[in-house]
Amino acid sequence: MSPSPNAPTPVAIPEPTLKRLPYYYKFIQGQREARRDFVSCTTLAEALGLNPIQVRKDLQATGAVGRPKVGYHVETTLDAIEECLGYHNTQDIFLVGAGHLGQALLAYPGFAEIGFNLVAAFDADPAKVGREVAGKPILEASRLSDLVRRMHIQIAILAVPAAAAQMVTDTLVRAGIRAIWNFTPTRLAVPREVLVQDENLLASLSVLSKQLENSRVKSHKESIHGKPEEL
Amino acid sequence: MSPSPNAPTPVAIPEPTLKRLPYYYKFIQGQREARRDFVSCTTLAEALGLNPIQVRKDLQATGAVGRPKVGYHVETTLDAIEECLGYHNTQDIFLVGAGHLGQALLAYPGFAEIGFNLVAAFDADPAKVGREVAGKPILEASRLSDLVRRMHIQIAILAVPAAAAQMVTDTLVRAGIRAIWNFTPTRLAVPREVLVQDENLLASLSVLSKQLENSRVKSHKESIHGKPEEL
DNA sequence: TAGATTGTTAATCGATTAACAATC
DNA sequence: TAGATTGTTAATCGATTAACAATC
Repeated sequence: MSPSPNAPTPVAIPEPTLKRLPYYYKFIQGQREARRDFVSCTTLAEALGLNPIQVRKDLQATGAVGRPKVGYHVETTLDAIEECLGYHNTQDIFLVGAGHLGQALLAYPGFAEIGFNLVAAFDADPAKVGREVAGKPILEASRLSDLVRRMHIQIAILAVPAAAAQMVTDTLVRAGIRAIWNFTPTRLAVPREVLVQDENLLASLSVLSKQLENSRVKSHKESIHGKPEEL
Repeated sequence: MSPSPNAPTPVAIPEPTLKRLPYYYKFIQGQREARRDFVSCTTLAEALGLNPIQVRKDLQATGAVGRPKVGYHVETTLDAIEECLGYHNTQDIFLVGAGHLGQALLAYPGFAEIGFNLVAAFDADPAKVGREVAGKPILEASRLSDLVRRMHIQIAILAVPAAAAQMVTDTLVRAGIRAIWNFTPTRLAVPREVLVQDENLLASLSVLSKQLENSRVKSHKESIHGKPEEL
């Protein structure tokens, strides 16, 4: 499954697909526990509220191959998704900022399941430094740069106050970080080769609230004009 | 700005645009503090690492109008975004599940700034019930349904263990909830009229890690073939 | 064999980007 | 006036959906 040195560069999997794969994975795991050997894309689609064709395309992107009339083999498909999402290759990551959210992330047991080892947190607040959360130490912020370098940390979680976001980012970048999972509402300035994944919680909530408002207007209009509900 | 009863239904604003608006808002606020009266889409685009044309389109969607050669008026543009994202109309919301993540959300002061009033949390754990986090009470889960109904709560944050996600969702739906901000890794089954915004943290981290892997392969290939870096 | 299900190729849809006219 | 900047219309791009052939 992993490409040989001379294999053509695998086509990058679209982000929407990547975001759906964990749902397939979870559902197919359930099928395994239920001792089922095969699962069809129709079953998956129905359970997850998706289009069966989309499920097929998504699974195809992982390299999973189905058998007509039978469906996808549970074991090999789980393997394909694991391989695709890198659940196998364990990777050490750092957390910067041990506030409420940071500590919640520190305590979160889910990372290990998908191949991440959250090693330590860093914070500038002396009251927090030296404490542990879920067995993970909170270290002095000044040690961040050196440890990123020495431990070849590639991914950092950024959960500091907005005001400190860019400064901490600059430190991380100078220390050689490759990717930042950004929980601050700041758009970070980084060199091209550094990846940033924004997790702007307030923005997501705003989206939801706006969509709610839209649906209110729409259903109001529909109740006036008697427009039938579509699928 | 808000549509009159007979106005045509405003075109729904695309989700990608909605997610970018908070960044514009924050930056333009900064301009206001710097006593600037106008801001151009070029300035915005540069500061946020976006395409100027995209910024223009996004602002247009909020109803903001710019002046050629001058740019967008800071005050009225901020108003337009506030109006568009509903920062004005305050809304009560509930949190279900007061674990680490839930408590972090309870303590988060940002919701109020964008018009949300996180009133209370609910949890099934008697050890948590009765406590307060940041002045917000944690209430007995059995009271959830009744209070959603009585207080006409429209939006709930779901931060319960995955195993309880669907059950709690069913309760919320029966109580008349209109939208769920879902922090569990479960795809919730809900009636058509109920909105769900998924916040699947593990999925996001997987995406980041996968993109990192891709970029490694790519930059390796480039270093072999000497492909010049593009903008 | 017949029918269910996958895989592939084409059509659609929506968001982004480009080109250019309008205007302060 | 000239030039910078917006607004609009068209082109591109990528993801989703549809149609249909292949196959167990």
